[in-house]
Parts: sequence; C-alpha cells; structure tokens
Amino acid sequence: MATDQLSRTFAALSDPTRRAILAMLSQGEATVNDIAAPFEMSLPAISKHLQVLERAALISRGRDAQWRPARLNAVTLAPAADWIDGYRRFWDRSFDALDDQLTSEEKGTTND
Amino acid sequence: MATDQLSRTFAALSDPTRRAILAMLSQGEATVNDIAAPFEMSLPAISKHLQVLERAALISRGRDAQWRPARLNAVTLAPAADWIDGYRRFWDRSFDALDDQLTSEEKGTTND
DNA sequence: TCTTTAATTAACCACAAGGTTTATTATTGG
DNA sequence: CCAATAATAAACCTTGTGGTTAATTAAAGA
Repeated sequence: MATDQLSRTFAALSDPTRRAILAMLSQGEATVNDIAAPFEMSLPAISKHLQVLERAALISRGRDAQWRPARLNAVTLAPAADWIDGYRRFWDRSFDALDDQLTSEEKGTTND
Repeated sequence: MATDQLSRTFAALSDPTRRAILAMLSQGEATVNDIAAPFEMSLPAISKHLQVLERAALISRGRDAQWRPARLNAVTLAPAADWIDGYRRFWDRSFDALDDQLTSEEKGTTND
C-alpha cells in the first residue's frame, strides 16, 4: 500500500468490517470486545482491523485498566471528502444549475 | 479485497497513481499511452491500474482502432461521497451552527 | 503481406492483507 | 500470589497488489 495519508485513509475504508467498526464508534467509545461482538470473526482479526484504523488515524485509542477503548477520529475523513468533492461536478446534477448559469453569463459577455 | 461496490471504490482510490489517472481523465478521454506518459512506470503497470479502475466502474473504456480510450465514470464516486458525508457532523464545524440551533430550540421548547 | 503502433497477456517476484489458532502480556481483584 | 479477563503478538496460510520483462494480439497502413 502507498504510504501517503490519503491512500491510507482510502485503504482503511476499503473493508466493510472496518467501515462497520467506524459506524459503531460513531455511537461512542468501545472496547475491543464490544467491537468484536457483532462480527463472526476472531478477536485477533478485529484487533488487526483496529490497528489498520489506528495507523490511518481514523481512530485513536486510550487505556483504562486492561481495556483499550477506541474512539472515532473523524477529522481524518475530511481530506478524503475534499478529494472526492473535487469530482462532484462530474456527476452531481445540483452542479448543472451552476454550469448553466456560467454558460449563460459567458454567452452574454464574451460572445465572439 | 472485499467484493462489494463501496469497498472496490475505496480500494481503487487507495493508490496515488490511480488517483492521478482519474485526475487526468477529468480533463477528457485519453489512451493508455497518453495516460502512461507522465509516470515512470511500464505500460503494463498502467494497464493493470486501468483494469482496477474499470472493475471498480470508475472508468469505462471504448475502442477506436487499436486505441482503447478511457473516460471517467465519476458517478461511481457518489456512494463513497455519501458514505463519508454521514460522518461529516463529527468533524465539520459548519455543522456546529446547526447543532447549536437544534440545542437552543430544544432548550426553549422542552425544558423539563 | 509485412511493418509499425497500441495495448494486453503471461510468467514471475516481493510483499501486504485478512484470516486462523496458539501463546503471551497486562491488569484487576479475590 | 494466583486466577480471571482483555487484548496483542507470533506463526502460519491463502490470496491480492503492484511492479517487472518478454511474448502476444489487434488494427492500420505502406
């Protein structure tokens, strides 16, 4: 995998288990056992997914006795959202109004 | 890699070469040689990246004699953008105004 | 038909991803 | 100290990724 932040972010999001974990954490902090409960998967597998998310800075982890609560660090998603938004005009019809407006203005002022 | 569409989309975006290819294609169609030119990478390597992008439905490809022009299929990005937007309130300060407003209304109307 | 150009396929390599089971570490609490 | 709980580490397996070079297919055109 590439080592830049955006690549790590997208790579971390490319697994449905990890996206589900982020969804859980949007409800609040959770321990590894909490997180693992809904999945038909071993605890070490979940632990590895959490490591991927942590290396991507999508979560951070604390320490409370033998528990390592994980919490969402959603700000890491901002650059990914911004990157995709750079392409929004290529698909989102709500940009057509703006495009039409710009086209009309151009026709009116620079019609040569 | 997981086989669902969202996972394929994020996985395809997790490589900087592929993101650069999408950026090129946002300027218009291009052939494999066109696309490969700026990269210090063999033609087969670029061909493989294009295959990943095509399997993810981020590009589509035509045929013009021995050329296979690729073009951007940005609508595939919409579900990825929507997914990330579901987390925007966890980082975007522009949502704070909305949050504050909702909190104030709640205080004013259901203060028990 | 033969050559040239465009692109993919084949075969290979190194390494990372995602999973397993077993073993260890860390910490609490009787 | 010892047992129980929480979590990670180690070792292993299979498959995919990202790259290479060499060979092959596809089409155009002299």
